Amino acid sequence: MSGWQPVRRTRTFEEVIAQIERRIADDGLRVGDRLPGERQLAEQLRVSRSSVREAMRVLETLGVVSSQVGRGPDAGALLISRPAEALSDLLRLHLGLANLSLEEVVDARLMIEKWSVSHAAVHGADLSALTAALERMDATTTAEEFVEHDTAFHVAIAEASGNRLTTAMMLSLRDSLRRYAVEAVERLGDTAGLMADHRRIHRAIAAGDAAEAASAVEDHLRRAYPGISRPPRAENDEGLEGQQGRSDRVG
Amino acid sequence: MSGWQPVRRTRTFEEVIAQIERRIADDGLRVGDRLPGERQLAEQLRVSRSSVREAMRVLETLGVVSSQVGRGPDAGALLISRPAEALSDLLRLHLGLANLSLEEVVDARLMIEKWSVSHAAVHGADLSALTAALERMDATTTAEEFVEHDTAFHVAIAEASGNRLTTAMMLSLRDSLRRYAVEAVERLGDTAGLMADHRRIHRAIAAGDAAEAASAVEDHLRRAYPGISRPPRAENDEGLEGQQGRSDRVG
DNA sequence: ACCACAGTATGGTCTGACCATATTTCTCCA
DNA sequence: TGGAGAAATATGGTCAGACCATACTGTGGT
Repeated sequence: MSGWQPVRRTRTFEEVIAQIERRIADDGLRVGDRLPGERQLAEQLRVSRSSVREAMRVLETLGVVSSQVGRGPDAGALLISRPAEALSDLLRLHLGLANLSLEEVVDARLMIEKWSVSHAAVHGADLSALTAALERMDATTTAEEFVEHDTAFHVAIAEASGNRLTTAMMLSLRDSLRRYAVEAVERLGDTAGLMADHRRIHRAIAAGDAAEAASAVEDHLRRAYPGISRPPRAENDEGLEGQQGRSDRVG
Repeated sequence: MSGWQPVRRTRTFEEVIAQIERRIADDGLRVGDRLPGERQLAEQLRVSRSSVREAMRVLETLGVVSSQVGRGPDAGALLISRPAEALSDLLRLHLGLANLSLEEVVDARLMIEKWSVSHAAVHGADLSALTAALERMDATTTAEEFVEHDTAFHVAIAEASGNRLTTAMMLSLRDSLRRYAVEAVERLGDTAGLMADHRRIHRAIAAGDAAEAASAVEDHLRRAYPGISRPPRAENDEGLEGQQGRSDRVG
């Protein structure tokens, strides 16, 4: 009943994207491969160069294509994979539109960070990047500098989890929160507490203690953003299991 | 030292985006507000309409603008906020480029789902959407249909967490995994196990038992994607804390 | 009051041109 | 013969101007 679909107007550049995507799948294109030039692509697809260019802008925005001018083997459209930059742009714009709150972003960061730190602790990751970032943080004087190496520390944790997607999310979240991170450091006045948290996190990962690492991260975030994160644990475990059954009616 | 920076060539459409972004911040533009028409914007910024259009394609890709043709109050560029669609495109393309593995995506989904379900359990969320999705799943016959309502169930959990960012992530992850979800259902042959998991999740949320809900979700995902998810818990808690100290040297 | 039709502003597309850049190829001189 | 400089060329970046389909707006006639 009522199988009406809104008429889907497909614009030319969307068709171009679809065909490029199909080529990626069918021809097994990989990062590092190249796409035909804009003029050649326009001629082959029988569309204008403008439409091809709009398609390229979209693919570039999504972090899968990079364009180089000039001539030679290095010129033209190159297939890349930089999801983090695209995610950063996305978060920054939606934060600016006030359609995502700082609390939501910080909560998401806490989620990813706890997950990363747990995995890093279990996987026995390489901690040299963490140690290096800690040393650099000790040597900083301004809040901006501190935040820079602080970001490196937390991103290194994400990388230690071995998951490129969550790492990209972590990178972009940090990028979006950079402003607030600097403010947080300036508000705290001194970084002793934050550094103590960092060493506790580092210690827990080295010890392979996932639970302690997660707990340390949570305390750390709560210190940096007081009043933002809500504790997700249940205080009451009295089971009032009510309406779970009765799934026999059909809508 | 060596403070050489690669020359940053800024293209016209990037400048257009920057100015639009600045206007959003300065003028406090919100979702629902409108941007000037392409021609007017081009004239005001002293650039060609093509450059304005490329900027609009980028903003559209990032889910912050929607363009309507025609005339009247509903025509032109409208400020929106649809991060989920942008995230879906992003994940789909990077999965296609094989620069993100299925394992990474499934792991990320497990992370978000456990987080969502824990929060939903604690917040005492509205469970009517979950119940409705369960009933509809019971009435399905094909794997595609089942996955559709299964997605609704899991997205409803994400919405119950009250975080729009993690909900957007959940939506886009599900969207990217739709193909594999259908395959998983067909591989299992029957949906009894999955439905039992669903009811267990529903029950745990209703009871406010975050730990049980998280555990149920993990078992559920492991059933659907066997061999993908790695358990993040540490089997051994013997503290072999070795190299955590010695952070006195500066690089 | 209502309806049909012309007017008009919108985004979508195309064409063709020119520019800046970077490589490749050619040419000419030492 | 070798090499340096000049010319050719292919790339993306930008622009101007045109035309189309669409969808509202206003106007005039019934």
